[in-house]
Amino acid sequence: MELAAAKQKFIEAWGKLGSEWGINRTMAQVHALLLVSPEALTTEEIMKDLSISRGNANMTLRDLIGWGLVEKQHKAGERKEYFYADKDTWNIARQVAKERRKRELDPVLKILDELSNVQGDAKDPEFKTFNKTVTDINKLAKNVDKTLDTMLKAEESWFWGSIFKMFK
Amino acid sequence: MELAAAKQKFIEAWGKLGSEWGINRTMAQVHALLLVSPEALTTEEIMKDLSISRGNANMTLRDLIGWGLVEKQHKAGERKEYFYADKDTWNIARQVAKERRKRELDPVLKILDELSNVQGDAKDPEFKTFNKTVTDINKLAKNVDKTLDTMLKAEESWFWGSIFKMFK
DNA sequence: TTAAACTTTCAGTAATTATTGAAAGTTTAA
DNA sequence: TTAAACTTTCAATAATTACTGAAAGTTTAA
Repeated sequence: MELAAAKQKFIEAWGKLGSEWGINRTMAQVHALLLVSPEALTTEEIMKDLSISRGNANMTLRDLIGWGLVEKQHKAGERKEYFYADKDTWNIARQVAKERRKRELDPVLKILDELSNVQGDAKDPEFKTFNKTVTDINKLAKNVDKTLDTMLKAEESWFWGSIFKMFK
Repeated sequence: MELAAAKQKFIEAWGKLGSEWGINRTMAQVHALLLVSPEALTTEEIMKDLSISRGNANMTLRDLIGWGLVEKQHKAGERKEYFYADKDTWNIARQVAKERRKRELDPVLKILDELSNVQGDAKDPEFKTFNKTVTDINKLAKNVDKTLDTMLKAEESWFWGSIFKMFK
């Protein structure tokens, strides 16, 4: 397989994976394209490479910047903006975990806390099941939250430090 | 808040979370409904509670069974099928991890392996970046895969056993 | 057998989500 | 200032995904 075809395949695979995880396909593809580009690219180049419109490219790039996965660069003496993706896989994973935690896990935790405190008749099976399920899920979610927090902050901790080395 | 309203809220929250993770909203809601039901429910009851059609209910239930989250039950002397959800949060998490690994991670791993082996000019920055990115992602993905495998199989391992206790 | 009780399928439609492209907005340099 | 070079916005439209409901299929019991 030659490089161009391999790139193509990588972009497709990344796009598919993204869309299976609730990230829009184009966003994942733009990210993939930038990940395999040694140099920062312009909006024009991205539009051309992926055959997408200017509007789409612009919005997608802003989203990627919002996720902390891509940054704008400026070249001396040029008006154009260039876009560059961080290539450190561990940073990427961290950044995604961080954002999803903030955007999705935290709001759910708030609701679960509220629901864990609903009072009811301890004899009623309906109530007992509700209460147990919500409390259990809340507990699990809180632990995931705490763990993510530790992971995201404290690469210096001896414990997580050694876990990380296993993954890098 | 009273029980009925609390249930409603839980179903909504679970549905929203599901849809953010690429699981369809109705499927997550049916699951939520079953999670807070002490008894197994019939298709009729689910249709009524969530105001969905028979076709939708049927397909969704089959999907949930396919994910290993729900099981069919039969009551003596009755023709109707009843549906019951496993309420152990750890089992739920395990089951979801297991299925997503099989359905999404494994196919991507296969492609990444292939792409890691693409040969090229070691002097070409295009090739170097492609190769490094793909190799790094492949490494990370493989480690995630291995870790999941261990977690899923070996709750008996002293190491994961102790990690699990933190979460339960 | 037959028919009642139930489950499954799927073509058509509705709802949601993503994309385009052209117009409006902004910045820079002369 | 002006206008060229560039970025952003957003209403219209396309593409995708989910849902309905009625018809077809299946199982059971008499």
